[in-house]
Amino acid sequence: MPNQTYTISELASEFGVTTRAIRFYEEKGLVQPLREGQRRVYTAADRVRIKLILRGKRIGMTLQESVEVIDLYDPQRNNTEQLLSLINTISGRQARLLQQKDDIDDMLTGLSEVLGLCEKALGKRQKKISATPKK
Amino acid sequence: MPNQTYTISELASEFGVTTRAIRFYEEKGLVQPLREGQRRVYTAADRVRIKLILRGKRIGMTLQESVEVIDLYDPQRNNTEQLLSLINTISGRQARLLQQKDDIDDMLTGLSEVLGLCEKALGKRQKKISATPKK
DNA sequence: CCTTACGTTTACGTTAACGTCATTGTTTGA
DNA sequence: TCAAACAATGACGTTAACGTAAACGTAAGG
Repeated sequence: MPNQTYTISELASEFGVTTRAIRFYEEKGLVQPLREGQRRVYTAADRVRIKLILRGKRIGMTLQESVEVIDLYDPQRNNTEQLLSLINTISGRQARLLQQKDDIDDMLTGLSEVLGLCEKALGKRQKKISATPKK
Repeated sequence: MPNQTYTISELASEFGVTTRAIRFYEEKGLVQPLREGQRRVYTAADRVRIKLILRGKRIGMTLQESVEVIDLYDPQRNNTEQLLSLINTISGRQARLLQQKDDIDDMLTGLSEVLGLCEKALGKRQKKISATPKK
């Protein structure tokens, strides 16, 4: 059954956000759920959009930026000029993402080093105690 | 000469931020430059802190989070409990960073696919024109 | 029938991270 | 010497992304 739908609180709890946040996304035009009377009804496509928006958030993108990236996926482009512009947009975005990966790798390296020092310090202490206390 | 210092505008232009932003970081206690009379004088260490703060920003961290991560580097921990707590903090942060890397990789994959489609579409057009316009 | 749970709209509040003046030094090169 | 450039302080303004509260509708179950 590919026609599954979701209530707002289902999506909220699935993604660990509040219903307020999801309604806010609608206010900003990021999603347009159907209605069943007053109630909002979210399709699988809506759910994916929200998921992508939250993915963007995790890496520090604004809601608008997330939408821009999402919109890159649908092929509303025709002429050459638009295609070239799209390619530029994508290339720029890719460059930023690669920079972010570098930043993350640097930070991970640093944290690993600190972690190593911690364990070394703990190791010495373990030796002094000379036995691991059970439970 | 390892004792180089910097003015606020030097750092601002080096990092592509405003002097206001750097003063704001000071307001928030993120850096504490020396003074030469009224003028702020930044040491190499200050410069590094700012650099790390901006690195954090690029991957979506708040200023406070960046400071927390930076503070993980200096070894102000002594007893076992603190070390264990520090290890937990670091592990949690590492997990988040790895999640971010996954998010970025997913997005990069998607963008590459779109890029492929673009070039394919352009390729067809090139064939119609049957020649690449020079310059 | 009444409570409980879930949903809606409206509207004001909040936090982070600066932007944007306005005003007032200080220094320096023509 | 004096305008131009750089710096400092103070204060109010702004934007994003929701939080929070009030007031109301509706549907199910005991």
